[in-house]
This record gives sequence, structure tokens and C-alpha cells, in this order.
Amino acid sequence: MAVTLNDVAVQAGVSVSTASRVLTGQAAKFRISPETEQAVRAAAEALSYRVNHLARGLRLRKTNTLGVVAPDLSNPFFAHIVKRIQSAAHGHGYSLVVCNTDESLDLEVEQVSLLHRKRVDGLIALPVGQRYDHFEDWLETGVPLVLVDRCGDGLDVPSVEVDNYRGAYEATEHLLAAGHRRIAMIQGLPGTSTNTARVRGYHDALAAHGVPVDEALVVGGDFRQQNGYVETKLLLQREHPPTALFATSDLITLGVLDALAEEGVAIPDDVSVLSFDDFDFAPHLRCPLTAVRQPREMMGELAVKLLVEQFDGGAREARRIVLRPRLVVRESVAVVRPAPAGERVDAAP
Amino acid sequence: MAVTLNDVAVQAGVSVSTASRVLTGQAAKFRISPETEQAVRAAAEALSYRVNHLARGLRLRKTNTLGVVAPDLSNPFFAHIVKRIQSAAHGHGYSLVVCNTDESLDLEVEQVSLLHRKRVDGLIALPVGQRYDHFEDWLETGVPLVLVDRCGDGLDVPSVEVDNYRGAYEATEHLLAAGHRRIAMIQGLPGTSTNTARVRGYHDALAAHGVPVDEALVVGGDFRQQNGYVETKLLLQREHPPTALFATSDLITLGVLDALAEEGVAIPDDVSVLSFDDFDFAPHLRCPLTAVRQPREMMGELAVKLLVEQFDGGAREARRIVLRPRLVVRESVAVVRPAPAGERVDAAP
DNA sequence: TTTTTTTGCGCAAACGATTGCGCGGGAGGT
DNA sequence: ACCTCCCGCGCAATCGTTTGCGCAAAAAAA
Repeated sequence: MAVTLNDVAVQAGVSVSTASRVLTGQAAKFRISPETEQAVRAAAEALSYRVNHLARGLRLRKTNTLGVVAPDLSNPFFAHIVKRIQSAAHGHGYSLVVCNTDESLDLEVEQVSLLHRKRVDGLIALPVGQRYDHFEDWLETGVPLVLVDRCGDGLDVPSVEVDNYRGAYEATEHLLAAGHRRIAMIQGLPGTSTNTARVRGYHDALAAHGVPVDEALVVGGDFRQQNGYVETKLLLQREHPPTALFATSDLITLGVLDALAEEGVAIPDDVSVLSFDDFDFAPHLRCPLTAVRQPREMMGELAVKLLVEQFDGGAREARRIVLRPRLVVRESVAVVRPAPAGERVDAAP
Repeated sequence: MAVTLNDVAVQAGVSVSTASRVLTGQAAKFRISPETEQAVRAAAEALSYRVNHLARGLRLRKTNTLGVVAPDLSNPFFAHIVKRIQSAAHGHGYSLVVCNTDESLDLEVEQVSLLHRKRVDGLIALPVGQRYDHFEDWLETGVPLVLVDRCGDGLDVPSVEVDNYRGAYEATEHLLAAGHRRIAMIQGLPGTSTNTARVRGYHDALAAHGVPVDEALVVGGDFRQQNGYVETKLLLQREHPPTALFATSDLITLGVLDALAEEGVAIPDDVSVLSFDDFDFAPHLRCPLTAVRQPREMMGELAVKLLVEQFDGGAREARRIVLRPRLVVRESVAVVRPAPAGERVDAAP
């Protein structure tokens, strides 16, 4: 059915070797006569020959394909990263097998194993982040790996992430400066490096400003919308509800907004909201959202760079890149009372 | 380096054929003794053997991989569709090679050709939509194809789309009912089926309600954010600016919002806005957005279904599925004056 | 014991490309 | 006339699986 190199060779009246050499641009190198070269090209054109990447990959032990696993492709944060990975990879001649793990470790393990069987040339993982054993297995195969976002620190692997501690610290400080003392944090998946760092940042900022930490104010258990919704509902029920909500992902924020709207609670008049992850529509919300923005595109770009660096340069030391997040101040944080003297004030005007 | 089936066979003391048959679950069919079977399994386990999908694909002429091309993975509309395609495909045992065409026809042609060389088992295309020749070429290879969203009508191929004419018609009618007469339409890529249908719907709705069509009110040229921004800026400059803006994609809407905010124009007091494509944050905007919602997830799900249907059932007649969009009325359309008697009124309360 | 049947598994040919090695023939040197 | 060298290209192995066909040995039948 499909036209093969042999068909081309027959049509051109040469051997497959010659046909192959012409079509891989090695005509000059193997001193193939111009007439023969033209004959091959003409035959290939006439038959509209397309090389079979499976066969080539098998022979060459190279697929020109990268694997990508991500927790949720519809999350704008991941979507932007993956999009950038795609374009950067394309620039280097690679295509992408994209897997969605749906925040499930089991699914991630399965997908990673699948990508190995598919013999991708490299893997860019945006891991669920609770465990990394399967990545250790991966490394034993010798195939390059880059971790993005939830990088953990058990693995000595090139990685790109944001300074989550700093992001959360600054965010919390911003809330404190605005006079908030009961700040609830709706956390993401416990046990993931990003979440842990963010919670630490939150804790440390409170401590640094002499605010006692109330563990009951750290709630939630994953990065999804439903988590934001449910926890907000619960928080509003409390006798002393928090005056500020720190949502640790854009999807959580969406759930928060749903719940607040449903309960008729206004931002920032009734409660302040600060979000980790900034999304394109944030400035246009009913109350423009103050948020910690991560350089999404840069992360995707760097991930690819770290991968191709491994292809080229062999194994240098693993580079762990930490980018700086930026607090984008908009209007969702209200000043509840003048900040006490001696504390840093950098709230919204 | 990598452990092969041969290694397993040697370790187990059998031939590769036997090893293969055991590991593909055909032990019973070939009456392989339980001891032998166990030996093979043990060897495979011990060596942590993983079948090479390239080799298998070459031999079987089946890759268990689907190709997906989409104009923009970071557009929430496409992101949701692709995510659903991914999970549905995974349910059928397929993985995805995902390509981003960035709304470029050239890139699309290239990617489609690449996917052919990779010998994917099927292609789900969310085409740029200005030309379809390359899909004709694709069909000649006999590999199943499904079109999603911008389906055109030149090709007799299974497809999933929304009734864009109806969506635009109802949207326009909604604006008319609210008393708007100068309704600007910021269109997407001219020449694409979705855009054409939407423009027709807009025209016909105006005509049906006796409103003269002003061609100068149909502006813009692609589905991107910048288009929304630029055209809105221009529209606001006019002597008689429109009282309503019909943005034909979520990204265009984002541009519109940027421009309006910049100019200090309030929705819906100063101008009404209606969007094609609904996004998750639409209810939480400064002015909750009235929008035409497309059943994104359903579209992804159906696309995969139409594809596997071709794998199984062979070539039945091409099914062209048209889903109904739903106008979600929120608050971004203001009633500018009582609608004249005799016209249908279904504006927001 | 001989013939037939069944059991359990191996040989080798695909699948479609790439590539090291070498070979025949013409040109050039002696 | 003979040897050498280079040009232009083909042979065949290889990558890792799957699978049609067939073959020995054991079991059953005669």
C-alpha cells in the first residue's frame, strides 16, 4: 500500500542504498552522479514518497520525538507551558507526544512507562510530584529528562521552576501589610514541592511579622477547582472567617470565585483574595485579581533548552533553574486597617 | 544498551518467537506450557523488559498513536477540546502526537505531512480552515481523518462542529432584542467555515429584523487577542461607534476587554459585549459575559468516537455531526431602548 | 510395533529504513 | 600490456518485533 524506499529505487532504476543516500542529502558525500540523483528525486516525487519514521527510528535509535506529561492540559498555566514547549521543540526538529495525568500518580507512572516504550528521545515532565521513583527508573535508561514546576529535590535532574517560597512569602507579606491577620491558605496537593514551599513561605512570612500561625487556616488538598470551591464554602461557615484567602493555583481561585459569588461575598470588601498563578483574564474580573505570576512561557522554553543541551553536550552537571515569580498587585486585596508601625507596607494604593 | 526480546528469550532459554507469544498474551493460543510461560515472564521481569513500540509498529503497521493538530493550545477553547481528546484516546489505548499550527496554514501543512511520516493511525484536525488540499492528500493514504470545529464542506469526512450560523444568529437576535442597531462584529479568519457561518448568521438576523446591514461594522481578520484589541480601538474612534460588540472568539474577547479597559469604556453601560466561546472565568468578569457556549468536551469526545468508528467499522458514510451551541445570558448586554413591538424579546431581565 | 495425532516450540521471513564494506570498470601512470 | 587508483554504486547486515509454517518428540490409536 504505502510506497517504500524500495519502490522509489526500482522506479529510478537504482538500489535502495543509493535512493536512501540521495534522499537523506548525502548524495555529494557518496559521490552520486547528478543524473542518478535526479532520477531518484524524480521517482520519489512521482510516487510521492514519504519516509517511514518508524523504520528510520528503529534503525537510527532516534525518534525525534519528545514526551511530555502534565497534570492538566486545560489548566491555563500548564496549557501555556506546553504550548511553548511545543513550539520550542518544533524549532529543534522534535515533535511531542503529550500525556495528561489528570493529577493522578498512577496515570503518571503508566504514561511515563508508555513513553519509554515509544522510545522518545527525551522527557519533559510536569510531575504530580508526590513521588519520583518512576523517574529514577527512567534515568537508568539513560534517556534525558527535565522536570518542570513541581521539581522536588530528591532527583539530581535538570529542572525549571519558580521560587515558590519567595512567591508565597511576598504574597503573604502583601496581605499582612494590608492589615490582614486571619489569612487562610487554600493549599494544593500536600507533599508536592511547590505546595510545601508555598506553605513554608506563608508560615515564615507570618512568623517574621509576629503573627501567630493558626494551622486551622491552612486547608485544602489539591490544585483543582473543586478544592477551592469546597474549602471556601467551609471557611465562610466559620465563626471567625478569615479576612483574606490565599489560593495557591488558578483553578483553586476559580473555585473560590464560584463559592464567593454563590454566597454573595464581595471581593475585596468582604474578603480579600490573592492567587498563585496569574491568568489572562485576571485583570478583567469583577475585582481585578492580585496574583503571583509565573513566567510560564519562559519555563517551557527553558525546559526544551535544558533537554537539547543534554542531547548535545552530554552529561554536564544537572542545572536546576529557579525563576523569580512576580507579585502583580491589582485590587483584590483590601486594606483592613493601617499597618502597625515598623512593618513593611507595600499594599495596593 | 536497551534490553530486547532476544535478551529475554536467551535468559529464559527459549526462542524469541516463544517469548513474543507469551508477552503478547498468546501463550494459551499457542499452547505454551505453563513452565515455559513462567520462565519467560520471570526473565522479562528480571530484565525489566519493555517492548519497543517502533519495532512493533513497523511490523504490525499500527502505532497506536493519533495525530492532533490545533491552531492554539493555549486558547482555552482548544485546550479543553484537546484535553478531552487525550483522555478519550487514552481510553481506547491510543496516545497523541500534538501539533500546534499557530493559525498558520503553512505550519499545518507541514505538521500534517510529518504526522503521516510518523505513521499515526488516525488524525484529528482542528484546521486553520482556509484550505483543505493537504487533507485530500491525506485521505489518499487511507488513514482515517476527523475534522473538528472549522470543518468546511468541500471534504466528505467525518466531522464535529457547532452550528455556528445558529449561534451567531441567536446572539445577534439577542442584541437586537435589547434594542441595539449598530452592532459591530469582530470576525475571525475570513474564509474559514466557522467565520463565514457566523457572519451569515449575523447578516441574516439583522435582515430578518429589518435592520440594514452596514458592512463597515464587520471588522477584523483573525481569531487572536490582538485582533480584538486593535479593532476595538478603531471602532471606538469612529464618529458613531457601535453600541454593541460581537466578538467571535474568546481570544478576541480578551483583546476587546483590554482595549475597553484602556479606554475607560464600561460594559455594558457604554457598550455591550457578546462573545462567541465561553470560558470558565466569564461569569466572574467585571461584567459577567453573555456568550455563545460551545460543548467543548463533547466535541473532543465525539472526535475520538468518529475516529475509532472508522478503525472498527470500516468505511460507513461520513458522519458530519453538528452540535447546538447555547447562548448563556449574563450581564454584558444592556437594553438600550424598549424593543419595538412585533420583535421577539429575549434579552436579559 | 507402527501409524496417527497432539503438544510445544523454533526457523526464518517479513516490516522499511540506514550504512560499512567492497566490487566492477574506466582513467591514468609506467 | 599491466598495475594502480578512483568513481559510482550495490550487497547484505542491522534495528526489534511478529507470525506463517513446519518439525521433532511425546502421547494416543491401531
